[in-house]
Amino acid sequence: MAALDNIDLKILQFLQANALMTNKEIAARLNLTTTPIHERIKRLESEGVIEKYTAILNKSKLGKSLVVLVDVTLKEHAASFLEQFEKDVLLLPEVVECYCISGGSDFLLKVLVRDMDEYRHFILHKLATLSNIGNAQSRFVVNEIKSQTPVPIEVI
Amino acid sequence: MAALDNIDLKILQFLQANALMTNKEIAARLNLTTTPIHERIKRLESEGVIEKYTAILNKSKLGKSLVVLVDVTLKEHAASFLEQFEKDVLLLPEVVECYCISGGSDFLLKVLVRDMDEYRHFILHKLATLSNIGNAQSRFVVNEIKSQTPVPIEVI
DNA sequence: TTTGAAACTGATAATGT
DNA sequence: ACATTATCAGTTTCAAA
Repeated sequence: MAALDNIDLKILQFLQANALMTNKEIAARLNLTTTPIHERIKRLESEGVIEKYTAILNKSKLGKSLVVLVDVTLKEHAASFLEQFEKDVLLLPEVVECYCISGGSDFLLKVLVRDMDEYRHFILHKLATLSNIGNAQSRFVVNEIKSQTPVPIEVI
Repeated sequence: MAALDNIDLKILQFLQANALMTNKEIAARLNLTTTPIHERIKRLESEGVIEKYTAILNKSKLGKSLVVLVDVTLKEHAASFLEQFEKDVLLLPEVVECYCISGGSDFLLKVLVRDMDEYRHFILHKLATLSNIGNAQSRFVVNEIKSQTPVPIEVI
């Protein structure tokens, strides 16, 4: 992969701030024409620097107002158990982020739900039913100072 | 704000999966013409359901391979101290997510840096220099199972 | 690698059902 | 609230510097 120069980095900044910014406007801001912008963006896409373009949605306007961080500890730690948990958790739409971490617990989950009722249902009927769950400690998000994560959408 | 119907929700799903999907393709998938798609998207934007469109970038290809979750406890908890910390942390580009939480600590930070050297510098010369920091406990991300967060880009 | 221009495609607005 | 049509703006491609 070719190293990224400053023009690439600025293009990435612009597209991260607004994925719909036109090649024309990017070109104008960088004192170039649209062709090099277009070619660089295509290159950044094909090299995987740009993974995708997404719409950032408002959680609460989609009825998902409760964010909970869950520290999960497994009972068994053999590789196969870790992998099974990772597979299982990927299938839960409420889990919008999941990290395998060092330290006290094994995983940190970011869970997005409508309200406390839905969270109770998630814990009792979804998370706790996974095999190999040892301990799950919930911490509720009081205020989101910085964050931009996808929102799960269930079409009825 | 008008309630969202299933067509709205599907449009949101499509745009979350790919912000560059054309009105034409969305229309085809929903058996409609481009006009209602266009009008609905404009409405969703103006109502703030769609907050922005962004490019998802590959962290490691941008030289940010180390993700650390930091539990921060403050010394003083009066409202003014909390607000000051929130203001301060917004100015740190390494902090890509920040939550005020219930439970053991006061804040959880997601920090994105190049490597351990850069992390040491962040802790010693940036986080620890903020006033009112009581305790900061780091947990390193071993594996990211799910996540899509913006990457800070510094143009040289 | 970039420019400039030409061909193509999608976004947008007006009109009608 | 949606379909059709017409116009406009952006993307995309290519010859040439």
